[in-house]
Amino acid sequence: MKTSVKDTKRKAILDASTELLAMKPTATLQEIADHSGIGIATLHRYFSTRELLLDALALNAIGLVEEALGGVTAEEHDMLPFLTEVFEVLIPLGGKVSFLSSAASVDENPHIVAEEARIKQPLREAVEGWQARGLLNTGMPAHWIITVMYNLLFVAWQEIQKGNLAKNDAPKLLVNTVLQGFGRTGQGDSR
Amino acid sequence: MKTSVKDTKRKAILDASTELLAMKPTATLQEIADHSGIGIATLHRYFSTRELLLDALALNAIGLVEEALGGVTAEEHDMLPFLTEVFEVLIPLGGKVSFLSSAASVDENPHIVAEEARIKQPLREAVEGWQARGLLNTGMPAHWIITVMYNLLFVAWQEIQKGNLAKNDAPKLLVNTVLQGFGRTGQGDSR
DNA sequence: TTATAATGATATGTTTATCTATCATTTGAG
DNA sequence: CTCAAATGATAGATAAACATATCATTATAA
Repeated sequence: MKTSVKDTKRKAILDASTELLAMKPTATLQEIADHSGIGIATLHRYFSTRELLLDALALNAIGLVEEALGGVTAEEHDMLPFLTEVFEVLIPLGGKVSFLSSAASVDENPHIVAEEARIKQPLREAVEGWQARGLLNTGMPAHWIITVMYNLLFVAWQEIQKGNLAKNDAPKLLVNTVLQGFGRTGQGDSR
Repeated sequence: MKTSVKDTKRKAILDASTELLAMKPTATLQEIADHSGIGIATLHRYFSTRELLLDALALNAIGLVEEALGGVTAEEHDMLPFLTEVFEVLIPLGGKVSFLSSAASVDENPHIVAEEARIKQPLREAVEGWQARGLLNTGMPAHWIITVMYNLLFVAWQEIQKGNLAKNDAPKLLVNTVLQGFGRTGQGDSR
């Protein structure tokens, strides 16, 4: 395996960069180096290009999500507890992943796009299964359901960041929003 | 009033710029000028700075939304038809407004932020009224409800742009998503 | 301790976009 | 038609960020 020392430092740079970019997506390499407590020369030695840094950042974030999802213990056939636990493990990652939504480079790197699709796959299959069993509305495309869930995660992270939402309230709020919407008595028209 | 001739041209530049920036948020002034069919010198004569152009763009978009909302005929007390009509009039504006979500300058200009809040106000009051009458879930903050509705509009616009969603299906899909969520039988936990 | 590798400060080069300035050409009002 | 205003092409100035290179200093392993 690689030199553990360098890997550790590399990871430290990634973490610090992520933290800064979450607040300021346009941060300069100089600012990133400062915030990471290293010289800009060293930053270049670890990531020769801004693009490479951002790619590494994205892959790191995807790895964190994958790891978190791997720790979900609820069984997939129990929709409510499963979904709840998914949101519970993902919400704490907010600050380390949310910058992905504003990183344009992400959409341009096929590898990252593929990885993003790959870690979404389990949730996609789960949603389709729940639809097949009548637990979820079958009148809506699974793709729409996944997309909305994904985006609401980002919205929740933003609101937590802005101080409008308590981190501990977020998972339940998301589950309720996703499963019931805002209506009280089923006024919706699902034709 | 101002010279109508110049105003017309100004508006034409704004429309063309919006169209381009919707697809490529990082477009250069040169690219914007080309796409608008004018020289870059003339572009500078109308908008001396990129920032001023983006601000004018944002205000123009906000104006379009306000105008569209002003044309809503359904009464506010009829939630379902009102909400449906709101989405119906806003969805066609997608391409002219969606770039707002990726324009960082928007969040930094107090005037624009204020205008954005102002045109949201009617919807905010409507939501609070529906909550008070038990038509909407009172267990969720009105701010969350508004924020989610707003973001789902952007999501819908993106999906239409990507070709994953038919423009004509969007309003109904949004209403259903917002009012019922994805659940079929009220599995949600609203404690 | 010594030698090698890593680091940080700094200088320099390169690119890219914004902005300003100029001038010949075109347009449009009177 | 005539003339003033508007336009477009172009050149150059400025600025900001990225990237490379150098070198003295520090840290680390042998």
